[in-house]
Amino acid sequence: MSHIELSEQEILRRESLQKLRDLGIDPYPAALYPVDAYAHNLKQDFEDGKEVCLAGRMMSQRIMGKASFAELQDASGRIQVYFNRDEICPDEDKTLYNEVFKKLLDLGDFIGVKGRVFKTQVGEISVHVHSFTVLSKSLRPLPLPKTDTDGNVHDAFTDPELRYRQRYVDLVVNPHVKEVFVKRTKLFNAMRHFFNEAGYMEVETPILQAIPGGASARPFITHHNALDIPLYMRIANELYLKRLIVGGFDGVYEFSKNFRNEGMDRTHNPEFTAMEIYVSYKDYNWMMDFTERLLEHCAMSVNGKTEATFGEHHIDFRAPYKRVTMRQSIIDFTGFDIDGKSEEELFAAAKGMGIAVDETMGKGKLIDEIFGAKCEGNYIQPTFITDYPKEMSPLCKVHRDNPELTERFELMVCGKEVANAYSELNDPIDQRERFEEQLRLQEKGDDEAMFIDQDFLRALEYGMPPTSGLGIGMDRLIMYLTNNASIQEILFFPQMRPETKSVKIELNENEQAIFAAMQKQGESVLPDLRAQFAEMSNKVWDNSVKTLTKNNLLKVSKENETLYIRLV
RNA sequence: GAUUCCGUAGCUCAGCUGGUAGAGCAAUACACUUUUAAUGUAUGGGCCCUGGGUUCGAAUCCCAGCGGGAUCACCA
Repeated sequence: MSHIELSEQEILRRESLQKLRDLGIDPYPAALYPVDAYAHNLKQDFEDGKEVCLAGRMMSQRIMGKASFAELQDASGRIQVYFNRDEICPDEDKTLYNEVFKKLLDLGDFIGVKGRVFKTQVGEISVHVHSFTVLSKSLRPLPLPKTDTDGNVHDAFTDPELRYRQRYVDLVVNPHVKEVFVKRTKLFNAMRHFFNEAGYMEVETPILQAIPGGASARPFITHHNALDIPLYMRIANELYLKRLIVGGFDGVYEFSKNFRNEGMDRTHNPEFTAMEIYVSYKDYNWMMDFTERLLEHCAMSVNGKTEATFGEHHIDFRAPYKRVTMRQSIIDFTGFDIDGKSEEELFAAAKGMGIAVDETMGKGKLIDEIFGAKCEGNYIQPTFITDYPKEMSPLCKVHRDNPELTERFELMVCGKEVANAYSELNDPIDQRERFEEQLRLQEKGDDEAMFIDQDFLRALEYGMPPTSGLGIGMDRLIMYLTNNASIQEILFFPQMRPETKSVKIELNENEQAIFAAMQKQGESVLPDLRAQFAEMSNKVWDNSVKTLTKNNLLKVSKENETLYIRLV
């Protein structure tokens, strides 16, 4: 089972590993290697004759007898290194060059080199190697895309399944993949910087929650043994951040890994990252100003410009963004005015627009459906949609001018929501009623309605200052900023079905029993093993053992007239 | 969940209306002291995703399963 059949190339690499050891070379040395240079910098600032020490993976080898070129890839990029036999081996013994460098090193091995920077006749900046050190042997061949002189990539490592399952290989071999993740980190840093400059505090709140609040979604459930209670992986951190505002912090934010037990597709992963920030004494109008300045700043930090390309769309994150009320948006795209309409009227209108509706939908849900179907997709440039129906926003303050609406906005980019913000509801009595309304919706059949968090209500009863909160879908934002249509491209390790690599062999009861016994013993004399299964007939025994040996699980061998059986 | 496409060497891919598996790169061996998709010559490498079926014969046709992609639905 643990035995994996090795390919020819893997066997050869293991042999090279042993030969290195036989030559007294440790293929996995412990000592630090005194790197003082990086490929990118050496090429950027060429200094002829400079002595350098660098390390990385050997990604190509061009051997020409007594001289060779190789390419070294470190974290910053690639640089060519030049090996000369008589310089690597000044004495009679040419083993280090002829054997170690030419034969025992494979592509993908980590080596360190010390040498002098120079330019070849063809003008390639290279390092003339005086000495090299094996730093780590690679036992599996990497896929090796090659770029020709015209910049065309050949044999690119493109299979999405392999790329996501073995992201480490993807990163080694596809430099553009690395760039995406560098940008992702730049985005996080830019946001942190922006918030910290504004004087707000980064905090951490529970990921394991007794009540999964703050959003409507199906949670992952787990169990705490010592307390013997169910716990949920958080679907949002909103209610905890508000508790901190109650506690007297002025502004708090958190990059929150959230978990939702729902479908996966091009834009949804079961775990994803949201950023939430809450600032006291502000309202959603202030938050719109803050958000557009924030995103302009982030786009600049990530891409060096406010414009971004996403598929066929060209978007510009330069502030300010257009602001449209939801009512106006629906008028714009359908001609229908939702203002003052009854549930029946909205139902009929939605149905008339060809939207699938059912009786469980309340007013708010109907409006949301209309907006989702007819309006949302039209907002390519960043646009604030404001003033959502009350029913859809149970944590949001009622609109100061209209009791049917809330002070909420969503930021739409490329027809999708990127951010969501409120003037936060801080009236504890209203909040309790909203939660109870959610319960009624749940009973009516809306499986998205929220749980009631009594402790959160208690906190509000102590008093929360007027506060505005903002949530940003970080994954979606980075997709826009790096022009990736798939969330799997911007997560290091997107969720995949587990690999079921081991070939499943159906064993019957007897075969399983014998195999289990062998797994414990590892090796046995055949008659001894037979004796342990005395209840089996000879025929059953014989068939079982043959099945196991045929499937390469066990092996029988004869040594000095004794039959041994062992695990393969 | 539905539809659809795909699964062949380490990687990228050919393989026709069924007849015992092919290329390039990578690997191995030899040659080669400034090359760069290095070059030249030679060689090795395959559970053709898994399991069933049809057939004298299946990588190829049929069915089922597993894994992945795309689109749609659901879902923030």
